[in-house]
Amino acid sequence: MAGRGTNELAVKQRRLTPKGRATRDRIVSVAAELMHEHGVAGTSLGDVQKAAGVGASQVYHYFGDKQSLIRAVIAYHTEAILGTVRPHLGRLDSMEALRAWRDMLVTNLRQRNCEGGCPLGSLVAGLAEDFPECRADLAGGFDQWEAAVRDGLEAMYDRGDLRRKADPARLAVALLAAVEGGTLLAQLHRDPAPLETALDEVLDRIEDLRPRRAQPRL
Amino acid sequence: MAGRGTNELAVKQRRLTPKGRATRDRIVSVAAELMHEHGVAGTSLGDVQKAAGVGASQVYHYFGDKQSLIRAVIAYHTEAILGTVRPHLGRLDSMEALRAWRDMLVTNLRQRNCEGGCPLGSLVAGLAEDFPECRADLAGGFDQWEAAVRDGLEAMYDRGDLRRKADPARLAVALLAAVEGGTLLAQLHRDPAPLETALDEVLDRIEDLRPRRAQPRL
DNA sequence: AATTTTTTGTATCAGCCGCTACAGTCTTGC
DNA sequence: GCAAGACTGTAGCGGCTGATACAAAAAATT
Repeated sequence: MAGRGTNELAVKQRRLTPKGRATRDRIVSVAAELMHEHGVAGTSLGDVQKAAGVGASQVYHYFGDKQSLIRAVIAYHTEAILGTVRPHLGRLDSMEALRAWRDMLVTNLRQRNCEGGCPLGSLVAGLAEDFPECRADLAGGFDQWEAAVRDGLEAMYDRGDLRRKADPARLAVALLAAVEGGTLLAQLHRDPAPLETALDEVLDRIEDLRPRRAQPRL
Repeated sequence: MAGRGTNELAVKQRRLTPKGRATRDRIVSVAAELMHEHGVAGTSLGDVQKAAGVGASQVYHYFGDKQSLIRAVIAYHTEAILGTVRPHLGRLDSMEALRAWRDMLVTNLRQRNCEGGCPLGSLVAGLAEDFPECRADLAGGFDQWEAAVRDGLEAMYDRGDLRRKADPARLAVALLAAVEGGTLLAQLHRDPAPLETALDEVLDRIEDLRPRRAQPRL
């Protein structure tokens, strides 16, 4: 075990200077945007190089190959989404917060003219079958996303805002599926309406799962 | 207008011999399978040629370019899905039929080890932004799918199986989104459970929208 | 100031891709 | 049977892609 000193993760820099980190970050964010707009397969490293204003050697200096860059992009988008699902104040632990979250998702999509779809979801089809490691990364990102949504629903459940028969874990999966499916249909039709409808129907179901009478004050 | 007689749809054959049609169909079905498994970008025309046992010239004889082949593949998958949504007997106009439809979707996905996702949905991300005509084709396919589902729900509504406040059109969109989102999550996790959950939650909502008392016999 | 390391630019390669040209074979219609 | 046209095989082209080699510039470490 102590012998293989030379091959420890080829591309791992011992240290990055501030300038180096800035360049690396710029490559990732530019690649993330391009891949969101044109898909992974539709984004060549040459495109990334031009858009980021770097040479070919930079990309291979900071990332060993295209797959490593893709994984960095997945991490970038995952971080962006998680930073979005936990808004500044609290979590998704009330109907108001859930409705506000819905509005934000719809607004975001509309601002993009429904192009690109979900930054994470639109990468799934192109990567899942031929890049197992990327699929695992994406699955991990969605797991965190789902957990964040589930936490809010469980908080509502524990607080008595949902009936006993409600299952926060299942509702979280249904919500996430509505986001992805609704976004896909919205991207197709260039119209946010399907996303609104899909989310509202699940949210209405959650609302119907509130206790029949307002829960008594403690 | 009468002068341009030569360029009328370059690849349109005056007639296809039985052999020619067989070859053409083989190319489409092979391409459909490959693109479902590896995505559009991950399927080269060379792959299609090898798998179908044809030369390069055949593909360009029956389809002018790759985009035309892709559009034929979209039509192929659309047909397959529509043939699935209207099962032999009736339509999706009862809870039993809806639950059976759900089971079929889950079974289909499981038989494929959750690989490839939805034959139509998995093409969206890779084509929507860079191939407008393909996006339109996909949108058309989804419209027909949605209409088939909506027809069933409207039949239930008209029959009095759903309360007045229920909206079949919105429920159809929510169902389709659950199919697509659930399939995407299932593909990611290599587990049909998310599809089951997403569909069941929407179906439970539909079931909750039945009249409070069983509707009176006519 | 010297030296090591990080960062960047340029030039280039081998391979695959979509696509075409062209010649040959088989089938159809008369 | 015999032209016309539908079908098929091979060979190859230009362009792009991911990836590499190599050396110079910039920065950090000593």
